[in-house]
Amino acid sequence: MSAAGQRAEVLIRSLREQGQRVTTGRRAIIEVVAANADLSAEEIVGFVQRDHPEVHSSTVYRTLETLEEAGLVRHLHLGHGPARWQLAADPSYRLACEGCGTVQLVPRVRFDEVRRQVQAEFGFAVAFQHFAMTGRCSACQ
Amino acid sequence: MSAAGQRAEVLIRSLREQGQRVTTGRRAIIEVVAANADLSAEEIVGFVQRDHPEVHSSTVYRTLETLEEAGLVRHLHLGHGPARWQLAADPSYRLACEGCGTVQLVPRVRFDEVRRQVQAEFGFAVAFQHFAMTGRCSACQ
DNA sequence: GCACTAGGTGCGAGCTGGTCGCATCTGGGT
DNA sequence: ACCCAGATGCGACCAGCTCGCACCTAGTGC
Repeated sequence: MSAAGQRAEVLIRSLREQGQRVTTGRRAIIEVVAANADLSAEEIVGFVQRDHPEVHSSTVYRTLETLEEAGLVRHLHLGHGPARWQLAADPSYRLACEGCGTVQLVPRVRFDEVRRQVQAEFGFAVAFQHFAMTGRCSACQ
Repeated sequence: MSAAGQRAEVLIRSLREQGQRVTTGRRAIIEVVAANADLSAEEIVGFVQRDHPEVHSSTVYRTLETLEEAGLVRHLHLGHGPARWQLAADPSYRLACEGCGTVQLVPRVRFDEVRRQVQAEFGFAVAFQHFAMTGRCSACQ
């Protein structure tokens, strides 16, 4: 089984262990998110409906919300436009260029020191996850 | 004249110098933004219509866009919900708590070193202005 | 297996936060 | 005072969700 498939199985098991039902739609949505980072809800609908055309977009929105409450996925904003969905275990932050729209992944651990300093100075546990860090990439500066 | 009034006059002059017309509505919108940081467009509509009930909300949206293109104001996102508007000259970043919604202002200069490091390591000029930095305040941790 | 039922789903209406087309009006140059 | 490009009021429209409701089904108990 692919790495994405294995990640999906872990999430499905965790969902069931939390007392949630595992339906065809939920399984398909989890597989799509596990295999493709930073898709929008509508893009997820598109992928899911290839194999399961009966799954409605409102189900996808509701399932993503359920999975987020279960701590399995997370949404973030890369800029204007729809939210993007990723696995909660995703180990990267996003640098999103406001010029060309490209998104650069950087290891979260690289910002541990910054987070420590902000905590010490302002008493604030900054997360950098819900919103991408925006700015200009080297090509657009 | 108040400090906010003086800031408003500077912006109005700058707008005219850029070849833009200064109308009653634009003047009122600038005065509201200069006097109140981080209002939503609808809140600005409310303030403006107290004195000028004929000013339409679409005018406020269009004027804010014009002022942003002119480099005089900027919108940012503190979380979900509507964008918030501030003067482009605002010298603070926002730490927005995802627990209680409170927003802590911190001097931009405090992040100069982080920005320098991100530039050196990833070639990315990070701005921290379009999106607030989200996380948990000391009370919510 | 089979029935039962709480929880999940399809469907479509509705909502928030804007964006846009168009006829009318007006700031500011002459 | 006149003129007209650019600004405005108004309402229709749009993206990106959110929700109410009737129907359906996963998973439990037998």
